[in-house]
Amino acid sequence: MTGKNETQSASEDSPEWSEIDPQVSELVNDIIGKVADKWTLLILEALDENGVTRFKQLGRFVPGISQKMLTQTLRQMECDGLVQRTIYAEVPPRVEYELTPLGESLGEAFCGVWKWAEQHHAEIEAARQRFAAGRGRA
Amino acid sequence: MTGKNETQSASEDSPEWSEIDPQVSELVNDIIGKVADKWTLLILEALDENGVTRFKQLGRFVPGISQKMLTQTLRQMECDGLVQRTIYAEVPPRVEYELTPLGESLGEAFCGVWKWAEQHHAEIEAARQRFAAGRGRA
DNA sequence: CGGAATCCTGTACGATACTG
DNA sequence: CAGTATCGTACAGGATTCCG
Repeated sequence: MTGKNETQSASEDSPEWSEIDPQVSELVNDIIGKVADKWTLLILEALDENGVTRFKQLGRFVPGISQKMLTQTLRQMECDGLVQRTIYAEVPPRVEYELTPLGESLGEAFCGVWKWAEQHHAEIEAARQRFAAGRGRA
Repeated sequence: MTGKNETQSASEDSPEWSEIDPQVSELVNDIIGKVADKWTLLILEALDENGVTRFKQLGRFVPGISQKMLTQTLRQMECDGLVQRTIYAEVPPRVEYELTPLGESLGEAFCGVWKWAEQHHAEIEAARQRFAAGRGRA
């Protein structure tokens, strides 16, 4: 149980992170690790663009994903509160997925990285070719 | 590969990103995939905080990383132009790593995600427990 | 000290088949 | 249609060892 109240330091909006709790760091890192997953990001984007989407259609929006990973990732995201899963007890069965506010906020947060990638991908490619050309380049 | 031209739906839901090349998307996604790696992020952060750092010391800054992954990740980052590697031909050999401007900009871009994780980790944990408690829970 | 090479294990992921 | 279960493979990544 999480009986422990985290010492929420009153949300001190310190611009510099002079003191970083190692525990929080680990937790944050864990979150990043899961959230930064390739499929998670793609699903997040697909869901963000298309809103409420059914399982199979979602699979179509994410090219190359297997049904296993789709289910698995979706599960994880649901577990973390990023998506909401709605089951309609009808036949044929229909299940719809949509982003929670938390999921949407994550999408926005990642927007910065996305933009960065778009802005700098040329530089990265250039760097790669420079690297491949010969790192011994004096 | 995957050179299929997907039906580009002319959705102008994003005024800023009216035109998104699927190829660019793939590339960006590839970049995200590499950049969002657990070790990459940790090294990025360590380097961002400590500036110029030597190989072994860098390993100390990243708890739990093996020498293999340190080298490997560092290589990748150097290849992508995120870090600069400086070798001093002296004995004992000394190699220093530091972020390139590109690497620093990435750090800033990821700052948003980092902040998101710090702000919402409590919600995530709550969601997890809610999920674990029983998803059948009405 | 920095790092490359080797070995070995856990597991992430895809393909397939089956259920409700 | 949505999802689970099983199996097989490919690869990530840790421990160890050797070289500059």
